[in-house]
Amino acid sequence: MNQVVPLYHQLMALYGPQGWWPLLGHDGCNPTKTGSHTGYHPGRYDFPRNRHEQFEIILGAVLTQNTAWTSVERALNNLSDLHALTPEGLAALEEATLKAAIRPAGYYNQKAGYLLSLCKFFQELDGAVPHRRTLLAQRGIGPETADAMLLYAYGQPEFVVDAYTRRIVTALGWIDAQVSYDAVKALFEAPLEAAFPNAAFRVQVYQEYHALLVEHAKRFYSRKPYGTGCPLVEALGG
DNA sequence: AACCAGGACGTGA
DNA sequence: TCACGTCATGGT
Repeated sequence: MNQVVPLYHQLMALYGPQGWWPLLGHDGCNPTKTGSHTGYHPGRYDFPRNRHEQFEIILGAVLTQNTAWTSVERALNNLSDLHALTPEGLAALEEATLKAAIRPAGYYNQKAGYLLSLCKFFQELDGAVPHRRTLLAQRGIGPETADAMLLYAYGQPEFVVDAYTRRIVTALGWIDAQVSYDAVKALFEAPLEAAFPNAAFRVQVYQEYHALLVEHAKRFYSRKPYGTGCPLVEALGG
């Protein structure tokens, strides 16, 4: 038994519920969350509430790859102005228009192609929950993006591992830096499955846990040397 | 002026 | 399998 569950409770005590995945401003969200943007909905787990919000999460998951969320919000707002937050609307855009809209999110040549192919993919799903392997077969969807889509757009119990997660557990001495994505994921999922056998509740825990790790990492793991001032290294470090 | 941001992909060994 | 270069804008 490792310290995965205690770390979750520590982070929750520090920061409280985060309310991921953020969506563009709409009723029911809380734009007042400290240090973040609009579209958070802390303490609520009924998102996405429709296919439109589901697709917005899928778009954001690709746009945020190695990109700050502030930049992603600009891109999403541009797409919203173009009525392109639906598969039909996005696919109808001229290529140059699409690239210009998502340009603030970086890698716009690559991501434009990814988003267009995702429109067709999402339409063919027709509301079905995709398998993880199916997502991984799509261009532009790697392990983290697949898990983010499954966890936040489809409510599936898939733990999301990102660069922040790696930095934190590395600083805590739980792994060394070269451990594979799937191994880090399993490190979290094994104890969480045991502690939270109810899958629906575990989804909420996974959603909060990843968001809490990001919130914590933004404070203590964004600049080298990573972990400077982190209160958890003393408390939980190996 | 570097470094970082809620990574993924193509390549070569 | 895996380390490495590439993709790109925007903030610190």
